[in-house]
Amino acid sequence: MSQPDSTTPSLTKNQLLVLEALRDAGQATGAYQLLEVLRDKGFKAPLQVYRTLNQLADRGLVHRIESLNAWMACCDDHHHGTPIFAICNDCGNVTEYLDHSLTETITALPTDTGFQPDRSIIEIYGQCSACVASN
Amino acid sequence: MSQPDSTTPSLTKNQLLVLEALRDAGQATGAYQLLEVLRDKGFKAPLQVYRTLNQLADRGLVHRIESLNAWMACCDDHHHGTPIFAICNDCGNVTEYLDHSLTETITALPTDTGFQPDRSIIEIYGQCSACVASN
DNA sequence: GTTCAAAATGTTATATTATTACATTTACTG
DNA sequence: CAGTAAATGTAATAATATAACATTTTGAAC
Repeated sequence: MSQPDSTTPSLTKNQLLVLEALRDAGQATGAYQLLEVLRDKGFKAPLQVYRTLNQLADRGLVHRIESLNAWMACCDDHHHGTPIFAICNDCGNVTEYLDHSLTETITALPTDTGFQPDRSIIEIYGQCSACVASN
Repeated sequence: MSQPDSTTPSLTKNQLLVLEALRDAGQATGAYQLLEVLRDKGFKAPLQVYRTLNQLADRGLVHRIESLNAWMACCDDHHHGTPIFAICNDCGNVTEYLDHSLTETITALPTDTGFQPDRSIIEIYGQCSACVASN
């Protein structure tokens, strides 16, 4: 079990289950929603989900969307930079972007004041192209 | 009551109380913390606080810090742009910045994909200058 | 392979944050 | 001053997250 694999080495059973559930969802998903999905696989308590999500987030395999209290599989399998999320006001769809130069611009800002940035949270609300089109 | 005032016209009694409590706190503060402070003034239930915070946020007088589940008085009395928060990992201090050009850069990003940005959330974690100094 | 320590897991209970529902009062408009 | 929208009061409950503690699994060192 937990066979090493080029993209996600040595994930535990629970980690694989949660990651798969999130990828299947294909969208930002709440911890309790994941719990419901994973009951079939033997999950019984919220903490099982939260613990595993935090482990996966530490590895950069999933991200927490702070403003939604939800979680999403990373678009990029193995990324530790700052993800940027675009969230549609109408359909709720969340899209992850990775933009290195923007990340640098943002974290550079408070540096002027002596603040040493570490990680940042960027969540942009608006209307996705599909919802703009269907107006 | 609720006398018009050049900076904060026609705030209701509850709005004035919550805004004052937040300004007194001088920091990001949770809704239930505010409730405790405001019990003296007659507040009895969480909803009184949440409702008022949302009213004030609609006016741009307070901001919600998503990653902290907390609220802060706006640094600028009457601003509707995108606030940027720098949050210290060590002391918890939160500082608000307003940077118009950065806001434009950020919201411009997903536009390439047809996404129409509306508002955005930017929260930067790191070490504040005071905590860097006292290392 | 046995021992040890670290990490992961299972489980119950509980803490924290936020909203629904509905009755009442206040404030503004015509 | 009647009518309506906004704000308020209050109780109950929903949704999200963690503490505490026992047990098991994993991986490295010997």
